[in-house]
Amino acid sequence: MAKRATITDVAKKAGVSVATVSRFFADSGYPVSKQAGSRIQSAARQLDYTPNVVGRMLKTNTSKDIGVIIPTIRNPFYPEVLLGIEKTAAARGYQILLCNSLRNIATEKKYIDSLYQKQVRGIIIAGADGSAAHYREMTLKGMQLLALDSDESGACCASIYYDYRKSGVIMARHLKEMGHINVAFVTSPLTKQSRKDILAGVAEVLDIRRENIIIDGTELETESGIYEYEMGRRLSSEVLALKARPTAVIAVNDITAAGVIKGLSESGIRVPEDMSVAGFDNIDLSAMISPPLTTVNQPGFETGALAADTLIDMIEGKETERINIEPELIKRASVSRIGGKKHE
Amino acid sequence: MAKRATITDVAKKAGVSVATVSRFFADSGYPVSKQAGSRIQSAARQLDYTPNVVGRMLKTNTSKDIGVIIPTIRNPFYPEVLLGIEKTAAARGYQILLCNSLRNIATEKKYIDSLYQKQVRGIIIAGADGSAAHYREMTLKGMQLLALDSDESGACCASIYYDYRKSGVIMARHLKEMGHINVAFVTSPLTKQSRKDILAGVAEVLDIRRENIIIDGTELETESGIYEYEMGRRLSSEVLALKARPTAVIAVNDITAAGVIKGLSESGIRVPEDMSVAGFDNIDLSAMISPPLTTVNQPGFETGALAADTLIDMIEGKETERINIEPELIKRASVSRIGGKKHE
DNA sequence: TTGTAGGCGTTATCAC
DNA sequence: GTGATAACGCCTACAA
Repeated sequence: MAKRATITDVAKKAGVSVATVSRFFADSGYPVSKQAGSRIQSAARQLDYTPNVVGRMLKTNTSKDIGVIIPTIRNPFYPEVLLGIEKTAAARGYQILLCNSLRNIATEKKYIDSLYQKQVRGIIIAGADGSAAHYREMTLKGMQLLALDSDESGACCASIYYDYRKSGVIMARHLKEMGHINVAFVTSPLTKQSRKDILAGVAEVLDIRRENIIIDGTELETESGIYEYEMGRRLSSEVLALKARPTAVIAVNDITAAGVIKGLSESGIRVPEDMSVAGFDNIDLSAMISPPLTTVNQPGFETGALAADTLIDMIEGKETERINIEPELIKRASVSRIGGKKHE
Repeated sequence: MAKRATITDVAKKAGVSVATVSRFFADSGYPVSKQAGSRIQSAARQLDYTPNVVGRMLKTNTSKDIGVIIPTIRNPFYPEVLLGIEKTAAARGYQILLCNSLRNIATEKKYIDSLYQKQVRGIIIAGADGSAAHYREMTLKGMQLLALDSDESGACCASIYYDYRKSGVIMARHLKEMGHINVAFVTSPLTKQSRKDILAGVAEVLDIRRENIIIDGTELETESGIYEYEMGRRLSSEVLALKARPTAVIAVNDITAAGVIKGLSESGIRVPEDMSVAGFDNIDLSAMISPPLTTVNQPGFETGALAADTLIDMIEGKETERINIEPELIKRASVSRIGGKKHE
């Protein structure tokens, strides 16, 4: 393997100065004569020259990478987000350094520091869970942090907040319309703002009794993607143990809902004939299980795209235009009408 | 935001030369006296100094990033692979630049070139689909390419090949043991070596009639993860249209198998009572559907980990130790015994 | 429109 | 053990 050609080699071969070559390859619009341009181009082609981004980075102190930190790509919501991020990032010339924190604060911190050393100018942190102090410190150092769906983040860095409360409202309204009054809510611990907000939204519309709110005791995001499914399956028995048996269950997300359906059917309860079940997220899985799950679409792709645009605006010092992402009800077969009224 | 402290600032404050500071922060084991060390440390702390990786990269011409190119993270097999890559990469001080090619050759090429400009020394390409010529060209330029599960790759770059043939054999043997003779095989187009190999393995054990091999007409990996599911669902009717109706269906992967199950049950065929269904991959979904899917575990995590280790060995010029990844049968409820013989 | 030259932050090669 | 100093590849005043 031959040594890589540098800007100097090209300049020599093309009979111009390095400055001219540099100007030619930077898109800065700096004038370079047609002649010089074409000679540079042919020289570059012959030498198989490509600009060395590292040299440029060192000089201009500007990186075209952005960091993306998520809990785990195993959570089927994040692939969507990531694809959205990547699409708009690519369109604006940026590339993604992916980091799975596994909800480990130390790991997250290490990643942030490492990105900082790499001169990365901005990071999207999804499901942020790190210390606000560290975020603030990095912001002070000039890093742009953008939190997706985080509780504390508001205090210490920019954030895109998806309106989970509204999602809850939408779902609850639908269940109410379908005749459900006595509804249970099944969730992992309310440690994330998103979960609290979904519940709050639901409770705005439906009168959820305290004992109908069933919260799991543990949370281990490191575990396999199947964890929340198993949780839902397990908690379904608590639903059935309720004195006044609910006619419907709202789970905090689709995976949990899938587990609830499984658990119920193992107990001989048919969904949706005997009990309705609904979730949130609209992941691919939701359409594949039986019965297909009624859910609220949290558009991961759009959220990711918006996040990337916002972050890059922040990095480049542009004004960010605020776009709203609207939750949308996806009606499928896991919720049935009860109470006879069929006015639709 | 104050300007970042540099090695010079630290040297000045600590009263030593930049060379000493550099030696202190490089882990090269170059001797630095205790005294100097502690003074450097305290100076660095006061100035909040962290080495600038870009400067180092420029000088040493060595990047600690590796590229990972996959078709799409939406395919639920890749999150596992990625997590495996990340774990061992992180352990060896490397970070991941993620690229989703969406099976677009132009996109893939663009990503490779961009990684090259960034001085990335190695790339893991999963589900490689690009042109062998381009791979070879990049290899010549000194890039380390490692293909995961690719057809042409062998010719032009290193590759880790997972033994799909063996997976096919294992599954076919299981079905045979369970009494299935007349088996159908449902697959997306045989454009990937992995698919061909699975079929070959199956055919080694089971006598699959030509008309029992049902191949989909189209392939669009850009589409949502639900695509292969819909395909399986659709193709299930072709299975049912077979003159000699098979007792079991082997699908090329779990998502397709899930679709087949759905399609069959929509046609009133119960799985596994009326017909057995099996797949490959053992993704999370497989345990969540009804009935849970019998499948072969293709350990994505381990594959990713191995790939990262191998690639980094290649980059660092070390000898790679070859580890075998063994497929493993996962028996669940979607395959039932037929023919009465119950000798187990 | 082009060229010269200094510097971005680091490491490596010498001397000492 | 330590210290000057010359690179690494590129950009950008400034001068022409």
